[in-house]
Amino acid sequence: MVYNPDLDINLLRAFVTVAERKSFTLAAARLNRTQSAVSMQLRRLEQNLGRTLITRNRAGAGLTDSGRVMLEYARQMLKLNDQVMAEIGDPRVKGRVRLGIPDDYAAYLLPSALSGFASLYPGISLEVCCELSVDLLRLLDEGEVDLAVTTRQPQSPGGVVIRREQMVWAQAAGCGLHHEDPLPLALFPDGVCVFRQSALKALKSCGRRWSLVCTSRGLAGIRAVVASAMAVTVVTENTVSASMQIIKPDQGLPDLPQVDICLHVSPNPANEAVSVFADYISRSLKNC
Amino acid sequence: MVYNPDLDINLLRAFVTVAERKSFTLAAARLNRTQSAVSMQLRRLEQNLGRTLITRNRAGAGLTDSGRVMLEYARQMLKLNDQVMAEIGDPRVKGRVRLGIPDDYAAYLLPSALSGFASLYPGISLEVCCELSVDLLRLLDEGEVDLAVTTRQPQSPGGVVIRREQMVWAQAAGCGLHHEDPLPLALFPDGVCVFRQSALKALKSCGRRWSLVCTSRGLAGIRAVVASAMAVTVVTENTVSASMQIIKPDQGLPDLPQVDICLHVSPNPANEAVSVFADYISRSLKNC
DNA sequence: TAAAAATACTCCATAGGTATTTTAT
DNA sequence: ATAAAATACCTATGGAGTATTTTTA
Repeated sequence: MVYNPDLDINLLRAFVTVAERKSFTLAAARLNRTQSAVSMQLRRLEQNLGRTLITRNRAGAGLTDSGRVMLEYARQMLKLNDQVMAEIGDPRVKGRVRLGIPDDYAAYLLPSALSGFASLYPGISLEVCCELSVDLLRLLDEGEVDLAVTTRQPQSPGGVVIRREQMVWAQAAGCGLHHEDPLPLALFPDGVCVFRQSALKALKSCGRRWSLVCTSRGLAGIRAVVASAMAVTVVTENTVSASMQIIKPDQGLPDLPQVDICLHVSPNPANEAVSVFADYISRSLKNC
Repeated sequence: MVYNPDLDINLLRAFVTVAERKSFTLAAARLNRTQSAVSMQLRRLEQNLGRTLITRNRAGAGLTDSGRVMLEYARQMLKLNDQVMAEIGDPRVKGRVRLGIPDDYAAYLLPSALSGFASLYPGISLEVCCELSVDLLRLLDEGEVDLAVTTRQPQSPGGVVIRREQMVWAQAAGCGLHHEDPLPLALFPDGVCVFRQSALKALKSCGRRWSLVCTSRGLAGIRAVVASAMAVTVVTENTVSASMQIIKPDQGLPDLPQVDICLHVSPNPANEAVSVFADYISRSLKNC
């Protein structure tokens, strides 16, 4: 590698992120890169400096003496970079993006998926619309949203799978509702909801009786009822909140399938921002 | 081009250099790049920002409003970059380079050729040894210097031509020595000096008589004698100093050939620094 | 042994050089 | 007309992703 007296701001950003998160893998998620790419970026930075900056060990990535010095400088340089970009940089991509996403996904996917997006694309304003998957597809059709994140709907095969998750049974921590008969359920309302469908199908296949204690169009309602130890529900692993716990497969409830999470993009996007966002979120959701 | 929120320090350096020199071509020489490369670098920077930074017109490169803002930030960022590289950057290439070069070339070539070299390669220390070309080749042979910049010596065909210059007659400003007969000359000493050889050969071919007023192994001696209006001399165009002026071809003196300036590199270089320097100086001398 | 980082390998984007054209005075 | 900057074209470098291996608590 040829010696280069000029640091690469992009590598400095990777370095700072790794230093802050103390992990290459977490940094990669934040940077919307693969772990491999971040590993190579740090190697490039270190090789060009001729110094090790990061100590690698299982406990987490730490800083060497040179690393601590570099961290200070890197932060200053990034600050200047970001200031001047904000001051005179013309956001190349401008526009509004209306994202439709079920509120259960929104709750756990959006924070990490969108971290960094706003500063990367200051010219894009984002509007989020939370509805059930089946309604979102209609809204997309009607041009009310530009993109929709949905569960795979058997009757609407469009979209690309950007993530696959395991459905699980869950209830309030420390209660034994899964033994009750009929099984008390809190589910999303009737219609085409894969969680509801999968849950009822699984119970039927093993002859288990059930009763619907609560239906809610929003996750908050379900959570409230589950937290009150009134019912069991079906969600993805990641939707399980602190007030719930997963009912393990060996506890007598039938196995549940995986659920495909799809991204649907409007066939006639309003502007470039839509495709930029689509690209960003699909990479982002693949990682974490 | 994909929008990139991270500036490129290398492009900022090009921008600052262009802004300071008010010329792409001069900046290119300073940066050891071609004019074309600098032009493209500035375009990349501007395209990524979405703003014009430099106003192009014949009078020179000026700054736009955005350019003035950017110049401030860029200087700060370069300063941080260079500070941290000096503080923790390990100079990849280390060592001593002994350069042999005739003192007339040293006087006008080294300042521009080496500007920027020291900061680019802080680990390389440079020693300059000024001798006549013919002696330098001997020193190179004996391992006393690592590189030699020489005029092409007919009997020593080694080295690569890195520059070709026109020899000219010169005398003190405002005097008419070129009409004198015999022509009074100040030249480098006898032996294998292409200036001396070329001058005498040219005079012989047109039957012009001459007398040797001064010989000096150093340019300073020649200059002193020429400045005193005692003699005419033969140098390259660029060696003509303020106290001298070129005697134009139409003023009766015979035409002189061009002179090839060669770079000889030791066949067994002491370290990597030698080849790095060789590469640097040959690019550098090609431009200006 | 399991999670994290490094590596092998491939593909594609792009930066720089040479040669040429365009532009502005 | 001329000097400077921009452009066309080509090549080589190298960065990112995927898949795999190595490392180390």
